[in-house]
Amino acid sequence: MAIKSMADQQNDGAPEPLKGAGDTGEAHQKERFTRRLTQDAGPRSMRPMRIATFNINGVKARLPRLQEWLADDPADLVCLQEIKSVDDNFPRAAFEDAGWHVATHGQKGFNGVAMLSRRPLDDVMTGLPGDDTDTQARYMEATLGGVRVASIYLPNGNPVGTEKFDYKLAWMRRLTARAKELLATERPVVLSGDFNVIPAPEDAHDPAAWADDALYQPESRAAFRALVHLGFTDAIRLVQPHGPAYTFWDYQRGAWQQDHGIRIDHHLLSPQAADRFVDARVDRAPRGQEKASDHTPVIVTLADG
DNA sequence: ATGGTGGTATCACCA
Repeated sequence: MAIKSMADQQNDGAPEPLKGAGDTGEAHQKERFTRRLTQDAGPRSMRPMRIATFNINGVKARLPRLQEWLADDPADLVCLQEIKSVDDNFPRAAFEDAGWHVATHGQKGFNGVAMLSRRPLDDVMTGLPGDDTDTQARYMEATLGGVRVASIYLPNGNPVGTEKFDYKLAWMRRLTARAKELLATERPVVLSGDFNVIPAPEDAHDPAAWADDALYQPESRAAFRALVHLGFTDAIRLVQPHGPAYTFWDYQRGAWQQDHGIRIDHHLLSPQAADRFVDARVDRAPRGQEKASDHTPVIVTLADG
């Protein structure tokens, strides 16, 4: 299917029934989606699939806000990063009681990824292949409705010039190798997560302020481009080709209040996933709440296969 | 010039 027709792009607002991703107004998006859900009374597998990525910066600290957000039915699959919990301490029951299937890949204290799904997850794989000595919990994959999805917490890499930056770049090479394998399946693949990379100057309020940061190093950005150029599509840029679409605001210096953000949380779509693209958006609401994570969710919607 | 986590300080580490 076409990603976005010219007619949609030139449509100045009048909502048409069951249109694609043309109108970007929030009210129109909600109305359109509600219409799809209520009128498309087919089996669940025939409905659009919404995938969210959300670095929650500690699942226990964020639990009440996360539960409220989930209660609004924001997505069918939620990829979490920085759960900062071992698997046994993950508040699994809090989600399962609300109807979510839970898969986790945690470690003590730091890092950790998880997936919450409305439907059972198939073929869960934990850990990024390519280095058996790497014990950091930053990667998992699962299949949902024929789509292979990864929840990614790419290393931060600061400070530059240390083994931490070397680890980041080596991890990105391993991710790229895994991504090649996934592309070779020629199935829909979505790489979702906190990539800890600011892809371009327009992805930071003040790029100069990030000049010495691992998230904005030429090597980091080049490695991200090399990954994307394997054949992936940066989902949010299908809806908004240019300009700020921040997903992270530092806790310090009133960054949120002044919208001094960066865009580091991404959904990368394989060609087969991009063919199903319907919509992508940043949900800024969670970042404005009390006890918020420093990240906010990004949600991509794919049509049924 | 903030916040989460963990271990057990007058804090270290990660982001």
